[in-house]
Amino acid sequence: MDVTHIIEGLNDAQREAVTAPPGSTLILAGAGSGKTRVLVHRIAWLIQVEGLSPWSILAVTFTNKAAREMKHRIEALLGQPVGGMWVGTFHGLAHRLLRAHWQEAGLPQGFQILDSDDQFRLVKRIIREMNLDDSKWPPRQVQWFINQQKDEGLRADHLDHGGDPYQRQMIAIYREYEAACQRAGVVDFAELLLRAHELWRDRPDILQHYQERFGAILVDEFQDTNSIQYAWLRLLAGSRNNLFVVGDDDQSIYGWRGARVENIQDFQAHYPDTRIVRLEQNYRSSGNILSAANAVIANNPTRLGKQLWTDDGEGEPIRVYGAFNEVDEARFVIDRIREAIDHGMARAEMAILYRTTAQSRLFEEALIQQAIPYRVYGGLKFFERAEIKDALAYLRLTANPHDDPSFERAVNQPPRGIGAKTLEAIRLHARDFSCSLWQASEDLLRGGRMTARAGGALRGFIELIGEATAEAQGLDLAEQVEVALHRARLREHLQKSRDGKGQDRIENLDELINAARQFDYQGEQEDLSQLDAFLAHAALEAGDTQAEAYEDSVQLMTLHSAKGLEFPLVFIGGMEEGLFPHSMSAEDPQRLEEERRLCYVGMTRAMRQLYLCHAESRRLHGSETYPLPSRFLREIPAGVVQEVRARPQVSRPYTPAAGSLGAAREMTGFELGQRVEHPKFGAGVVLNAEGQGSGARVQVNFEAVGAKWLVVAYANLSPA
DNA sequence: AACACCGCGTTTTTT
DNA sequence: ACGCGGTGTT
Repeated sequence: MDVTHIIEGLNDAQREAVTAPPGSTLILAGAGSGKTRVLVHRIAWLIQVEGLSPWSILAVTFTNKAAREMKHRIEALLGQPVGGMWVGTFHGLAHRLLRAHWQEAGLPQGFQILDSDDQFRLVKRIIREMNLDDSKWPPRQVQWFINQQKDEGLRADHLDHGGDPYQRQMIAIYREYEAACQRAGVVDFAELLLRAHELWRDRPDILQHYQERFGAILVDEFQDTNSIQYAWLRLLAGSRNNLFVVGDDDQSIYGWRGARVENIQDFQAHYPDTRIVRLEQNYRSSGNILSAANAVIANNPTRLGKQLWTDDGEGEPIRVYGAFNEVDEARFVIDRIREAIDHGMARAEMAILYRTTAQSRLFEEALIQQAIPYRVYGGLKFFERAEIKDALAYLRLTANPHDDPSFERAVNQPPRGIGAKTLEAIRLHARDFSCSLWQASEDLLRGGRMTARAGGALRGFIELIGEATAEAQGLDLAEQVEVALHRARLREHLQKSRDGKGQDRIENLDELINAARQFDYQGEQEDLSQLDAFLAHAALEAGDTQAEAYEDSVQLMTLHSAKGLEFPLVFIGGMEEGLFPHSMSAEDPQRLEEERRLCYVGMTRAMRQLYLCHAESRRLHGSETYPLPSRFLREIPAGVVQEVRARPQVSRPYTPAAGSLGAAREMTGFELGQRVEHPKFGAGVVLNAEGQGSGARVQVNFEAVGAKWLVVAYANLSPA
């Protein structure tokens, strides 16, 4: 077999990774070092050289996008479909496993998946049903608690409150939540992973089957795995030492949602014979960008250690702009974008990155003003839209009427006169008899103790679902969706709404039918009905943020969303203390390290040109703030930076730009932007000046105590 | 069942 | 500041 196509064009490290002998392998893949390439070529190597069957390969990623890309590239390289290979997200693969073994996993055959929003609503309902004050037990926090426990592999029964009343209550809610999910036959995202893990843990026969089947296990973005995901992988690998994991500890930016960098840091301790390969040659960025990124990340003490390098030249210096305020920052960025467009650059080659979503607004306004097309990443996905979720709730009820979250959602949407009192009675009955809301409704109707009006309305709903279920028999998927929409009268309801969005929403419903029509039931899961497969798809792969037609547009996104992407021209806004690193992370060294990794991720997105911006003043939550430039700016070597100013002026890259009022010095003896020292308040930066002679005052932003106005004559300020 | 008002929080996001 | 969610009013 000619295998040159598998290894040709790879550098030494990449080739070492791709052709590594069987056994635990850890690939430390720096940003832009070709990690997906290595994964894809490794799979081809396993099949075409090691002789593994595609059927015995499992490759897991975090996002559907990454899974899709990997599949495509494997198919392109092999020249054949991936066939029996398991390529997917942790959740997707866990789901597949649970569908195949629903009985052994203790689930009903038609179990449904709760997305975060469904989960939130259910948690809220349970808190209320437990007669707890939801201001004292905020559903968000409870939801977070539950997911955190599940991510650690812990069920309510495993938890010990240790006498702490707060813990005790949290655990009690968790327990109720588990019971409610079980009754309704629904699982949340974390539950998919937890159940899949328990299935293997408790059923050695099933585990053994999969251990024998999967000769090779490949993991992408390993630094993002949480405890349960890693435990799941370890079970599957057993003693076969067949984990091939790829990751970058320097790009671990999801610790706040349970990811454990320790998994990659301790991998070698778990698998002592692990072969480690470092991919340090970067094919993306210019030398200056890499020098800057390397220097910043070097400030993190707990790293496995890596140093990116490139064959490429130094390229352009990194440009730092100190804006007067956030409006000036946006103006500056959009001016640069305009210039680049005028020089013939495509808009899609430019990205504006920021720490918090709220920052996008100013950039958007400036882009709109200049009539430059742009696209903001993130936000609601197609299957997360309210009208789509309403429609899906009806479909889910036809698949499984005991799905309580869907019952709650659909029962009065559109309004059909089932009031709060009726619902209260249903919930109470369901609680007393530990049954579903559907069952409770039937019981109450049969009991005949409801008022004619309430009973009629409720009966109407029950019959509606029953009829939709009956009518859908034997129809194809798109027709089933159409039936549900029609019976529920969702379109008519939206038609009546007069908030201007009714028409859009109706179009979305049409799009849903379209999605059902085009839904490609991959035949992977023979035992899954078309409808169940579609519903699972809707939950696990909620679709793109915007289904809009492709247009060459400037890309706006948070630093988090930017991971894995690259752009010739990158702007990072808001490089300020308090914002980036965010004040929420500043005190804790671990979280600060993660902020720094986020900075590293952001910088390494840039291929040719990187602009870093900070503002001397910024409106935040309604009031004016005077943030210091981010410490990350200070960590960049001066040699690769060029400061950009409105009016050229000599200054350190990281000092706030002077307001260009030479007058300040004459008035007060201090320059705007000058670093000063105060005997009591410590170090700070001059922001503003007014008055003259003995009345002269300066505003100084002190690192320790914030901005203060001081009378120069008394303040005893000295230049620092 | 639609609308007004009030109070609160306010980092990051995928599945 | 601003938006959202929750409560109370018509």
